[in-house]
Amino acid sequence: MTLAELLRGGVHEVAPALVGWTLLVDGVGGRIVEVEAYAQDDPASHAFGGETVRNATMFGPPGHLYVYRSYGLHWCANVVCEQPGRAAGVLLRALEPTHGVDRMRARRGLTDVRLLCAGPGRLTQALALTGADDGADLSRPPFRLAPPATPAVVECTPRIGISRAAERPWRYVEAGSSFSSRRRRAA
DNA sequence: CAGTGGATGCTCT
DNA sequence: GAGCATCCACTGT
Repeated sequence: MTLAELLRGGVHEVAPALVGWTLLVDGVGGRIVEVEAYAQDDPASHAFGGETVRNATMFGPPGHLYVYRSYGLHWCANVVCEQPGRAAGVLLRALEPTHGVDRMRARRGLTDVRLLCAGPGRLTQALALTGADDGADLSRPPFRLAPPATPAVVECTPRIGISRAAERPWRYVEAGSSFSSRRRRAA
């Protein structure tokens, strides 16, 4: 499957299908193990109230990066999706580090690989993504999005850290991954 | 391990 | 002026 083929679907198809893909920025990154879908007519989405200066990228072409500042300190990155007539996106929440691990360690000031990209703010710090990357085209360098050899096994859970529409099960996690933002609960 | 609170800046009402 | 699509350090078990 190519990136263009992936992006042909709506956000609820793209989000689970994106799990298992490898995301690299300047040769640094890893396997996507956790994402969340933010849909049209979704009270939790930045695009819910219509287009503004901040969310303009979500109303642009699919396959671009929507980056915004979170809680004044962190950056969060989304893949813009095509929803019929409306803006939608997939929040990148966690990667399993595979490429440039030492560069990510240096950027994060950490040695534990499981914590390098385990959360949306951590992921952007490890990949050095900032507001300067808002609107960037993911199909062009320095970005690279490559599909997995075989599709990932994906679990579906409620989204994290939101107060509106929190019950919608639009968080997609690779089953059994130890690199997601929340450790698997003890059995 | 679980729970709490502070840092910090920008957007929208 | 409120409210965040968060993270980390710190507390008490």
